[in-house]
Amino acid sequence: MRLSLGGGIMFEIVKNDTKTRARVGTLTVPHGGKLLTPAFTMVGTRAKVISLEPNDLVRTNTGIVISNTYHLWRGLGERLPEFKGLHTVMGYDGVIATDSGGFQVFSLGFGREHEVSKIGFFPEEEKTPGFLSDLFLQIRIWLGIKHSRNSVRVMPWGAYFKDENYGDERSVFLNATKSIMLQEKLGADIILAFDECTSPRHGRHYTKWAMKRTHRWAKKCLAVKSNPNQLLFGIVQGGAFEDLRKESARTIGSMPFDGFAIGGSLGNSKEDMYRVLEWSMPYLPDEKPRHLLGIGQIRDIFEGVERGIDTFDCVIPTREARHGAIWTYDGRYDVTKGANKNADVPLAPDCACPACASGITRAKLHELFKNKDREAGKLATLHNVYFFNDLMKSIRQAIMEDRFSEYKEAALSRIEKKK
RNA sequence: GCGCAGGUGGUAGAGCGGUCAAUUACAACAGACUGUAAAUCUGUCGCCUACGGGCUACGGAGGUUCGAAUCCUCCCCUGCGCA
Repeated sequence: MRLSLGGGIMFEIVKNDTKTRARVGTLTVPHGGKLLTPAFTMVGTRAKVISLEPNDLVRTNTGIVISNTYHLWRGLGERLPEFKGLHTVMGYDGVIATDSGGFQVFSLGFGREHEVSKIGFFPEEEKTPGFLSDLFLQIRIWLGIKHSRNSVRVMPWGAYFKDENYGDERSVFLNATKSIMLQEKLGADIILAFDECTSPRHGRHYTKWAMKRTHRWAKKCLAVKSNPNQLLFGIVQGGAFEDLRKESARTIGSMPFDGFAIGGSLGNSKEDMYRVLEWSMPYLPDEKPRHLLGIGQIRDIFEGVERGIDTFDCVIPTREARHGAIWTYDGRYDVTKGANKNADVPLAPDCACPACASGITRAKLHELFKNKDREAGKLATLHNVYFFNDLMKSIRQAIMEDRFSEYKEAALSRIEKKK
């Protein structure tokens, strides 16, 4: 199955797994980058994957990176008009995506204020907020009550950000039109619709209102988008509520987007998350690429692929690397722990990543972390990024050989095995 | 030998009569991290505990006091200065 999306962009499904919805595809973009999917997108929020240089992306087999419209826009400020485009600025020929800033509507607003993530895990006894609670929340936001130092006011027509991190006391405004204009200026291959992310702390009513906004904004994004060399992905919302998710997937899935992403609250557990995928995926056209936003952990990747997801993005490989967590096919370990002080062994057995290839040992990396040497974060990032890319490669290979389910079980039992 | 300054929990270093098992930092240990506000954050960190509390602790030994890491005496040790 081959789908031309215009402007030299093409998505082709090379192989469908016979037992699951997993598939291997290729995404071709004008820059000559050909991305094999399922793929993991490394997060390079400010046009840079933290700790890595452009060459490192190639060395770690990174095929796709996602930057962030909100942070680039705020960070560039007056310098935005001179911005040369992400491929030039990053010195990277792979596929580049930009998030719309929609996530920051949540992460810098409600998420920050309530210290919650898009995935829940709050105690069962804390009930899902009811109608009145949602209504008060919405009114509070609209009136700007508790609109303190860092906050976001989501209005029907867009969002006002007050963000002292950029040394600006004034509110700045971002909406669908502006996000698309910015993303066209930034010049990524894949751009995302402007949306509002919610969390498990939002009740069904607020989630529905946010979803409706997202749908209106999605339509606006499609109407405003003009660059044929960029793919525009629509984002499904609806939280972890079955009817809302289905409604959102149906609505967004029927719009003429080039691809789709699943965003927003994924519930209160992994089971919730996988259910959300099952509710959504049937409405998202098989012939188009499908992305799962902000996920994930190793198991989530397998479960996502199994349900037909083509691309993922997550900060786990890079952030956890900087925090000392090393990923391997035998699971994760913390290299800063004392147990690694004298471990003169590679970070992972038979690893071909640039860090391991340079001969770094656990003991040496441990020491670098203890000395707060910046090289530590870089080496760990090189390793983790390579590992995640390698894992995706293994997954693709398994699908090609029609043994995805077997591979999933074998790999997960090893990776999640308690040591 | 004389003079001065000191000896506090793994380390550094607060405290200078009660609210001190002792601020804080580092180390150690455990945990978290899911469209990056994050090379970050959280917890434990004398011993025992039925988590109410109990016990032993601020160089050593005495003493003053209702009460001492905090005041006094002697001893031991360290650093600096003078011999």
